[in-house]
Amino acid sequence: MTMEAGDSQQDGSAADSVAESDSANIQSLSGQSQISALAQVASATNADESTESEAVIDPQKRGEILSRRPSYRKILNDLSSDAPGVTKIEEGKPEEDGAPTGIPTMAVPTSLYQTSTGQYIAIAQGGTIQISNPSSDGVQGLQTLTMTNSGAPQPGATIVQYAAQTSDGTQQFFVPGSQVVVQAATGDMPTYQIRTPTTALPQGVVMAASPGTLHSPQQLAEEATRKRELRLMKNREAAKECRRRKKEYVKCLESRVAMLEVQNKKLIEELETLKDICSSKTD
DNA sequence: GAGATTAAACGTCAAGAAGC
DNA sequence: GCTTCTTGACGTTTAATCTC
Repeated sequence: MTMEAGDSQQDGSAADSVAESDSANIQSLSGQSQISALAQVASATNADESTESEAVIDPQKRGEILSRRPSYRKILNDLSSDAPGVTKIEEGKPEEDGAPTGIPTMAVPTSLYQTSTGQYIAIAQGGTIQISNPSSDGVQGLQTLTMTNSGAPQPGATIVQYAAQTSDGTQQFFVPGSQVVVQAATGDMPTYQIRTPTTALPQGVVMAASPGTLHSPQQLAEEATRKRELRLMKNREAAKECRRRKKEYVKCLESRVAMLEVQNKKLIEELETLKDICSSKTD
């Protein structure tokens, strides 16, 4: 993907026009152009940095223009160092305090397994088990269980043994340490418990070996699928986070626009006052 | 009320940036 | 050089609003 020249780099005259417009006009702009317009205001003090966006023939210059701009976080943090009024985008900061908590402590899973019902079980370092339900929203469907009594990790023993359904209507996921994660089958909200299995593996058990021990084509395919699902899950969360940052970025730019407009108004008034004083003196 | 329109949010892909 | 992160682009879904 290459970003269009007009998206990332605008000329100074455009910044002028934005500065003259009111915030309603800015809000009427759509999507990327809105951000671009706001970004022009944000960089209005450095308006000389991009004055040629049209008819760029020099390949090197064109390449520079087409290159991706820094991330929202970086832009805003740079901005915040210049302008005290601009708030920084913090790492992993939720949009607001009351915002959905999203994924609680979304640790990078070391092993990801899929059950026959489509759920994903991610075992992260430290014994955290995350169970996500793809049928619902990725955030809401993700649950975390922490094994408090799993003891010392067993080297190379990351094996999940999955029983499709037990006689008492629950699902069991067998995890290292001779324990099982039991999912209750009733109710809208599934509940999970860590239990010590009372019986041997029930019939219909599917065993998923840990990565690194896969050899057969089928296992390789499963591993590829697993990796893909993990990548998609990560990217899903990354996209959400990116959108959150983008919204925050736009908000900050909008407040900066408002601030600069007030400042501009004051300066114009001041100029008019000085003009009046000068003209009255000359008369 | 039914269909059209619009905006927002989402998931995915792809490509560049950044980190190692 | 490889992996991971970041983000624009695109298509889809959903809810709200408008028009008839």
